[in-house]
Amino acid sequence: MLEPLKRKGGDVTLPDFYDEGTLVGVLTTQPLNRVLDYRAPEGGCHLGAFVEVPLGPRKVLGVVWGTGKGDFDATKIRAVIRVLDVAAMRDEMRVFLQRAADYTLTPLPAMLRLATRAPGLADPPSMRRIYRRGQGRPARMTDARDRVLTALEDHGGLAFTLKELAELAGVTPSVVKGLVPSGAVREEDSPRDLPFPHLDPTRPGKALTEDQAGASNVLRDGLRAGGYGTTLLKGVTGSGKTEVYLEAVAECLAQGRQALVLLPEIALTAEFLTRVEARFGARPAEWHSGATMTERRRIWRMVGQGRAQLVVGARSALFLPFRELGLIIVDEEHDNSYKQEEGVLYNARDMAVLRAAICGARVVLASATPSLESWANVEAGKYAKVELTSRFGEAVLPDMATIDMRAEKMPAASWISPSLRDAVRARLKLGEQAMLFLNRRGYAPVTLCRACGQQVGCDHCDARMVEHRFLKQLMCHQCGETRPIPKTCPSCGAEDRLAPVGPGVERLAEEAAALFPEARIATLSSDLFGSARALKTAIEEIAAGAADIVIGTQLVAKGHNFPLLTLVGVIDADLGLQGSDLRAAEHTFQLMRQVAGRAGRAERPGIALLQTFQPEHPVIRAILAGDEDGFWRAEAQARQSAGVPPYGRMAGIILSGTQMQQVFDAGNTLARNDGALRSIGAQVFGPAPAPIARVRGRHRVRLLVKADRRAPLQEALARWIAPLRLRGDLRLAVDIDPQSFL
DNA sequence: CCGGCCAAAGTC
DNA sequence: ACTTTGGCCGGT
Repeated sequence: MLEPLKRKGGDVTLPDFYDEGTLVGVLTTQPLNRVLDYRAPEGGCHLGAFVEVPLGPRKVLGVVWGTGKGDFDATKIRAVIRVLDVAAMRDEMRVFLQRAADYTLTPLPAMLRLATRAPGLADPPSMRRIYRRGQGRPARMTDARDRVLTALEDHGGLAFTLKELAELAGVTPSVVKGLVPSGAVREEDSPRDLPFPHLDPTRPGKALTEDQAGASNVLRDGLRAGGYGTTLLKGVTGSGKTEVYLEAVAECLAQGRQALVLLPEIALTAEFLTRVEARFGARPAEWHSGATMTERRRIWRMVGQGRAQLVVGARSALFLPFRELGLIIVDEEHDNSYKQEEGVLYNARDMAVLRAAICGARVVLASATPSLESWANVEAGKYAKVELTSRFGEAVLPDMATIDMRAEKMPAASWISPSLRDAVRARLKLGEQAMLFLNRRGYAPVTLCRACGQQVGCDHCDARMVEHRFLKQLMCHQCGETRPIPKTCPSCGAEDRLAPVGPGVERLAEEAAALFPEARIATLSSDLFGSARALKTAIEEIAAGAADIVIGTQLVAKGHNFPLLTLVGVIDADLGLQGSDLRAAEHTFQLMRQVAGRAGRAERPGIALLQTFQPEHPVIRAILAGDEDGFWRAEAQARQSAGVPPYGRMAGIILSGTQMQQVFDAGNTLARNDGALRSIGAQVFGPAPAPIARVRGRHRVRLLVKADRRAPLQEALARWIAPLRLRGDLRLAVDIDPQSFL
């Protein structure tokens, strides 16, 4: 356990300092689950300093975590090698990592690794050579030399690297170098990691509607009041949530504090960044998996120095070393991708609230379709709520209707019903766009052998291979394994008897092309685009009218604005309704509402048509009726009586290994020795094959633990799993608040 | 009785 | 994580 914070609020006092030779405790990123004692280096070190320490024969990265315990053989204690030239970790970050580790039952070093995910932290801040226009002219002028000087003058005063400038002027680097002796071009050294351009919160924002202004004032008041607080910002698609929370960002920046906007998908940042630039006059720091190593290091360092005011990023941006974090926005807070499902298992939405509570920041959870957890927290009075009701401008929510598939005459291997077909035709005639939504990538989800009836499965996972005709291969959506589409059945060897079964977006596109030969069809699926940039370009072209029919998977459901779109056809509204997953109904509800929200965002009204075999299903009815509170209340009651999240707590234990028997044996051992769990009144279910029973050749078994909301679950879990000896390649992962609990 | 290989232990 | 140590098998 960590000592309570000694320094709260804004008073700037120097952190604790350790003189040379005194004992310090250092937490390394190595998986040793404890803090090791070292002697402070020459010149001493501060609490929280990033250091390099010797560990066995190696040098490793660590953080000065506190005073040394002194319980280790004094003769074996070694000295810190050096203090790294980066801002020391703040108290609140240490507390955050510790609390997050305790909550998720993750070893602290793994948590520290999340917080140091930038390359070259140990390197000194490096310099690079840059070139700018100097005084004078070279004695001998050539055409190439002239191009260099012209390029520099055209970009008035700006400096470039050698490569940039050579490319800009269309010359070889030696031409640039040749201009240096005469002084016509100046050669300088400048720090490689440049601060981010200043964002100006005083620039006027977009004109807000009365509704938006009211909501943004509530958020601004919260920031002015200071201290921690979480607000759910709820607003239907198109109601202008982004404009509203950007006002909160403006208030935060005006206070001289930093802000973080978390987004679920990379694809979203592109459009979003343009809006930020319009509001604040410059682009924010952009943290995502596609960022280059250089960019990551720059962001990490600049955030730590307070020279990046705003970071827009994916969930891992939560672990950046902010100096003065005042606001965290979690956009589309209900989104599943906030849950990290590999390595350290955490939910970025929940961790955002934790981090904010520790450093006294505000949180805004934005969504058109909040998660049941957030809804319940509002009901319980833990979160405030601001609601945007009217949609921006003239647009209205789309009409929604079901197409009862039991009454439709469907030709074999087709998925667009006659009713939907006619609706699409009517839109095409008016020159408007239609979207067909199907949450399945690839061509066909199942490849079946007509001779033996076997489905083609993945060799390493318990999953089916999905045909991707565009890529000309079969792909496992679990492990990413691909193989060419076989001619003969892998099970019985029959030739040319393999048949695709069921639709994916690619097959849907094929059907649409046959039904609407005159229409321009665009398919938006993540695997058809090489990069987020290519996808963004495609989305922009479509929004400008480059396609008549848009076919897409779930990524089109997120945040993009298509002004010409007036019809959304949901091919299979039942996907996600079946199964016993308690969250399926919630997910379906959120997804359908989001997709429906695509239609009619501009001045034209839209309609959403849901193809379903069960139009009486409560979820489908709630979507149609727009009776959201009714849906939530019914769902909340069902969960309350079942004692499941958010009214009870759950944890998953996932055991994995190459030997199935060994994995099950370990699971059974755990299940049998459940004294620690029973002592807090928790129950254990399983072991059972995990939802994904085999991944990358490893068998996975899951146990589920259900406990009362107030029970000390983590502490009991820790006591429960501690005696288990993991032999061989057996692994154990604890998943607190699992996303699915089938 | 020694080397090879895998599992276990230690890293301050 | 990664490296060193230790135990147990086989051939010598």
